[in-house]
Amino acid sequence: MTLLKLNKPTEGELEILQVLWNNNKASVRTVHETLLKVKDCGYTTTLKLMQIMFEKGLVSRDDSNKIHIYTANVTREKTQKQFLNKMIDSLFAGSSTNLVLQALGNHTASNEELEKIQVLLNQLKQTK
Amino acid sequence: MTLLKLNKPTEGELEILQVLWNNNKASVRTVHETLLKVKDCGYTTTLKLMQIMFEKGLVSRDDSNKIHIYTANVTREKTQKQFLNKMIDSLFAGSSTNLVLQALGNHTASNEELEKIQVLLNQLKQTK
DNA sequence: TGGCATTTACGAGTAAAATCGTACTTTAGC
DNA sequence: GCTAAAGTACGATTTTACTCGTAAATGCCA
Repeated sequence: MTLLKLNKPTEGELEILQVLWNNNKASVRTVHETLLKVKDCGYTTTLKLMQIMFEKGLVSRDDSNKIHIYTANVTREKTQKQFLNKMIDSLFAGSSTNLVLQALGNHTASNEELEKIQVLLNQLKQTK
Repeated sequence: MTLLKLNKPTEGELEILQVLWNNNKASVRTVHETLLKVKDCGYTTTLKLMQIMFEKGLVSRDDSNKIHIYTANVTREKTQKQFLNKMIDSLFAGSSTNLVLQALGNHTASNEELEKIQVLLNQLKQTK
């Protein structure tokens, strides 16, 4: 029986994870420069956050060189799932369909994207 | 030119908003009793939180009687939208389709629900 | 009208997240 | 090997969310 520690990343940690996911791995410098395009904070702030994430086990790092290289310990998909579940629960009365309808309704998707959704929808119908 | 203050409700505020949305309006007592089924905290905690929400403008209240009656100042739909946008932005690389696919894939929906989604999907295809 | 239940007001404490300053460490280039 | 530039470590502070205790206000009803 494994005790599952559900370490939901914070807002700030999510921003860092994004950079790591996109780049596969990255130094603090890289992460910081990337974040600067979006938000405004000092280098040591980013560093500290990443160190905390390391302590939490959210990321790993190779510290065999002067410049430590970080990688995410959680996948984007798993994190998406985690946040989706939370959101469905707390805002959509537990109904994923509600969320899908709302998301579909509010954002315009291209024909190509709509087709992707159609394909998945067909699959789901099949398995019923 | 209106300055739009984007007051994203916190976790705790969301729980309270849910009760207000479901009941249309409610006293602190009602909200608190309802929350007790889910979480455990003192009455004055709920009260304080609702007072803070009032200061933020998240809720209105009728204080003409001893028992103040609160109502939400934001709609469930608008709040859903707000959180969806945030999430799409920070976790789904800006693609609502990604979110829809992930949400569809992870949660089983009934035939009836799938049909609702199909109907909306057809509408969206039409308007292309 | 006086007492008591319930409610509101408010200050203060706690915990977590985020920020930053400063000191120490490493390494590349001279 | 020295030094400067760039990196890491770490403590301290600020901010935000949440929590609660206590006091003041309200209104019911005996």
